[in-house]
Amino acid sequence: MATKPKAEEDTSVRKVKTIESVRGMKDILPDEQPYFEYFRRKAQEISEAYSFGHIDTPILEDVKLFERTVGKMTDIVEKEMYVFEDKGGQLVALRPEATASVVRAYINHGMLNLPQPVKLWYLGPMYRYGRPQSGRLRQFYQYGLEVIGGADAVTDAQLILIAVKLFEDLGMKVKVEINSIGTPETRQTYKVELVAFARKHRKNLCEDCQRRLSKSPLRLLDCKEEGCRAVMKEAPQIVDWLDEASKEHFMQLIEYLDELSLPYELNPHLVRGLDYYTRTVFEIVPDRGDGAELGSQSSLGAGGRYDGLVELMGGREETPAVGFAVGIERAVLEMKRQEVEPPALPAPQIFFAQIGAEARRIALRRFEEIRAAGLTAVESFGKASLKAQLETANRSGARFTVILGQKEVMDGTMIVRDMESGAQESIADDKVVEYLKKELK
RNA sequence: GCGGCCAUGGUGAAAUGGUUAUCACAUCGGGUUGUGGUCCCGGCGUUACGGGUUCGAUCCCCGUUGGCCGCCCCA
Repeated sequence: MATKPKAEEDTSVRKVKTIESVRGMKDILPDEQPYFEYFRRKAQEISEAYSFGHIDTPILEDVKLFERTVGKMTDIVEKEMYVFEDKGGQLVALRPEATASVVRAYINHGMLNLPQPVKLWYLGPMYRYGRPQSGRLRQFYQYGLEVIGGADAVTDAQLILIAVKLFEDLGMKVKVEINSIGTPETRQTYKVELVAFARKHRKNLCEDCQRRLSKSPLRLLDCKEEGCRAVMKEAPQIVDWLDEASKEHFMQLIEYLDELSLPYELNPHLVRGLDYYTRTVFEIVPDRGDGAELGSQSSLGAGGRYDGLVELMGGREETPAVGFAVGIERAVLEMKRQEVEPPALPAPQIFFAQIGAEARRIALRRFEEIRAAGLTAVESFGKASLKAQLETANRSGARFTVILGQKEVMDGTMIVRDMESGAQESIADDKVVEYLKKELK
C-alpha cells in the first residue's frame, strides 16, 4: 500500500510510440463490413448459380509466373509488384492479380481432363505497389471469374451478362463497354498503323502522348486531352484491323448481347494493360446518368479473353479462355455513392441483464438456454449496474430484456421487460423461454 | 514513379507566436438502496513524427510519415 507513485518520474515517462498500418493497406472495420459482406455474398451466389467452382490460390507466387503472363514490360510487373527473396533464396511476388495463378492451377492439376470449359471463381487480396488514392490501394480485394476451355463467343457474352447482373443484384447501375483487340499479331500491325497516323499529327498531341508514341501507343487512344481526343477521333480503329476470325468472333459476341437485350457501348478506344488479352475486352463502369464525369479510378471491373495464356504457361495448345475481375473496394465506394444500403443485421430479440455476482453466474447458463431455444440474444455481463445494462439493451434494439437479480435467484423467477412499453412481468425461470417465444410470435 | 493540397481527442469542426487548446457527436463513469430511449455532471488530446527559428510554437521554416486530388497505370 505504501508505495507513493505519481511524482516527477511519472510525468517523464514517455508514451510508447504507436505503430500505423503500412502505406496503402487499410483496416476494414466492423461498420464497413456490411458492404463487403454484401458484395461477397452476392458474388458467391451468382458464381454458384452459374456453376463456377470456388478456387483459392496462394498469395505468394514465383515471380516468373507474372513476368510470363501479365508481361515483363507492363507497369504492373515492372514497377508495381512486391517482389522479394524468401529465406530459401527464391524470388517470390505478392500476386498483383489472380488470372495467372488460376491458369497455373488449371495446368498443374490437369484440369484439362475435366469436362470443358472449367469454370472457376476466386476472391481475395491482391497487391500492387502504386501511389495510393481513393479506389486504389496497395492491398485490395478482387473477385473474379475464369472460364477456361471455351472458345465460342457465347461464353464471352454470358460472362459479360454475369458481370452486369452481379452489379444489378447489388442494386447498382452500371454500363458495359466492349471492344476487340484481336490477336497479338493483328495488334502489332495495328500499332504500326496507329503510330504512323499519330506521327502525322504529332504537333497536336500533348506531351504525354508524344512519349506514348514509342512507349505504349495504344494508350494514345484513351488520352483525355482535348487536342489528342480530336486527333484520335480520326485515327484508324483496331476493329478495322482485326483478322477474319477475330472479327467474326466479335460480330457473334454482339449478336449474343443483342439477343440478351443487354445494353453495351462499343468503345473502339478500350484497351488493356495486361499482355495476355486477346479479342474481347470489356469494362464495367458506373452509370451515374447524364454523362456525369467519372473519376480516373472509376472502372469497377474489367475482363476479356486470353486465348494464348494457357499455352504460354506450358499447358495444352489452343486452350481458349475468358475471365473478368472486380475491384471490391471500388465497388463498395460506388455502392455508397449510389446509396445502396447493404442489409443490416436484424436486432436481437432478447437482451439479458443481471445484477449481483450470484445472478451473473446463473445468468451465464440461462443465457445459453435462451440461445439454445433458437432465440437471438445479446448481453453485457461485464457491466454491473442495471442502468448501464438497460442502456446497452436499448441501443441493441432488443425487443425484450430479461432481468435476473438476487431476488429473482431466490424466487426462481426472472423479470421480462418489454422494451417498447416498459411493462414488466415476473416469470418462473423454467417458463421464461416458452413465454418469450409466445410473445415474439 | 511525377506534380499539387492537407495533417488539432474515436469522428466532425474551432482557436491563438505566450498562463489549465474550444465546441458538438460518439464513448466510459456518476446523479445514493436493482430499471433504458430526455436531462445534468465528470473522464478521455505531450495539436502526426523529427528537427530548426524564437525568451516562448499547435500556430512560422525544413525534413519524415500518412491521407486526398491530378498524371502514370489499373480493379
